[in-house]
Amino acid sequence: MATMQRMQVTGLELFYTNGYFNTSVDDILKKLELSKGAFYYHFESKEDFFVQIIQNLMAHKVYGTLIEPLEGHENPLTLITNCFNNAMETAVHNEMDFGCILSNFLTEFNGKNDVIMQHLNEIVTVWEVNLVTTLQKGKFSGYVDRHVDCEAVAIFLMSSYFGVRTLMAGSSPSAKKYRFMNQLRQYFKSIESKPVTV
Amino acid sequence: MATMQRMQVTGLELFYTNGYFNTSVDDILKKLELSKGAFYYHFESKEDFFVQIIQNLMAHKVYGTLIEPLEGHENPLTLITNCFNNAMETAVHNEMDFGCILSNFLTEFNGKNDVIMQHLNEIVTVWEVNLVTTLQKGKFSGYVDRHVDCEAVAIFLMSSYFGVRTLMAGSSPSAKKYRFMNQLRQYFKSIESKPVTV
DNA sequence: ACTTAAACAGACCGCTCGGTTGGTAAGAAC
DNA sequence: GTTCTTACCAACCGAGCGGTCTGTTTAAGT
Repeated sequence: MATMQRMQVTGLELFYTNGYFNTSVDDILKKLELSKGAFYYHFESKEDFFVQIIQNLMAHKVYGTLIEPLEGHENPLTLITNCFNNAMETAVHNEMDFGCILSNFLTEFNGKNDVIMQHLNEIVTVWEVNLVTTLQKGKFSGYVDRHVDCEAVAIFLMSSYFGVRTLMAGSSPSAKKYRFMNQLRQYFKSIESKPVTV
Repeated sequence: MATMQRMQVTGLELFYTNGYFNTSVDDILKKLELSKGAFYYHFESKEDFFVQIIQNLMAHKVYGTLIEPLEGHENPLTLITNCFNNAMETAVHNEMDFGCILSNFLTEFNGKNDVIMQHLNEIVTVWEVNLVTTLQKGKFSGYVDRHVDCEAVAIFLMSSYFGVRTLMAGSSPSAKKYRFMNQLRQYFKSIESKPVTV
């Protein structure tokens, strides 16, 4: 039980930093000081191993970082702003950050492994649905303009977040974070509820 | 000469669809019906091969798709809108599209190969500089609001484009393109030059 | 006619990969 | 006390990897 957990945590760590195809099962086992036998006792294959990592670790991580912070009755645009800000702040301070886990693996597996892609896309969909719901609540409570296309906003938000995490992995992440957040606020101003009269 | 070119074209094609680490030199040679001897006659190593692909093919592709369309004296926000629209339209119609070439490889090589990352980042920088310049010209010609931070807008645009290309590689790309473009226009409305008086 | 070098072909090498197999120490079941 | 299961070890396998090396063909130079 504890061994299985350790394998998954270390596995995600190495897959994330080195890539799935560039990380061998032996690499993971070497770091854990375990043998091949231990690995194939707990998991059917490398692919099965990764699918379980997606379901157990990645899903929780995405939920805790990007979905759960959206709960609450405040202005959803504020919630999303704070959520993105926090998510990016941990990325800035983390030396070993190579972009967004989800978007990295989406890129790596696209067109290469349909099974894994399906599991990854499931997480994306959950995020999308929660964003849309949050934005629609914002319409009812009068924070978001009624004419706004919530699904379009969600796509735009997910896109920009995925993209900035890719860019931030390069040089001067904190500067990029700062500029990105400013423009995000600018964008939000354009979709927030307008005063009734001018 | 012709062989070198063919190798690079086919190489980029396979690297793009299968990933660099997941594509062997033999895979490329098999498709071209060439031998190992031919490859290592023209290139020093697999890495050298890819660096040349970046400089010869990818740089041109990015330039033609994302930079050259920005030239002209029209409204830069219109130019960028059309540029993104065209770039994404070819992606929609291309069955074999797996996101933005540049952002895919940025993700794949991040933290894994500094030499290649440097060459990729060079292209990103060129794009960024051209976006900033275009936006600043827009300020002078009165299309873009004077208070806008052009570098921040450039980061935001690059982020959102990279991200949406990642998302589009998943399901229903044309729907996502449509929604993204609408929100991009919405965002542009918020940074365009405001009328002098209300 | 002879030399030279460009442009390949293809066998080969050391290494690593995902995965398999046979074995074993420790504890629970009966 | 023996039997069975759990949780693991370590040797091993065939395939594939990047890269090397030794030809062989062909066309141009002299």
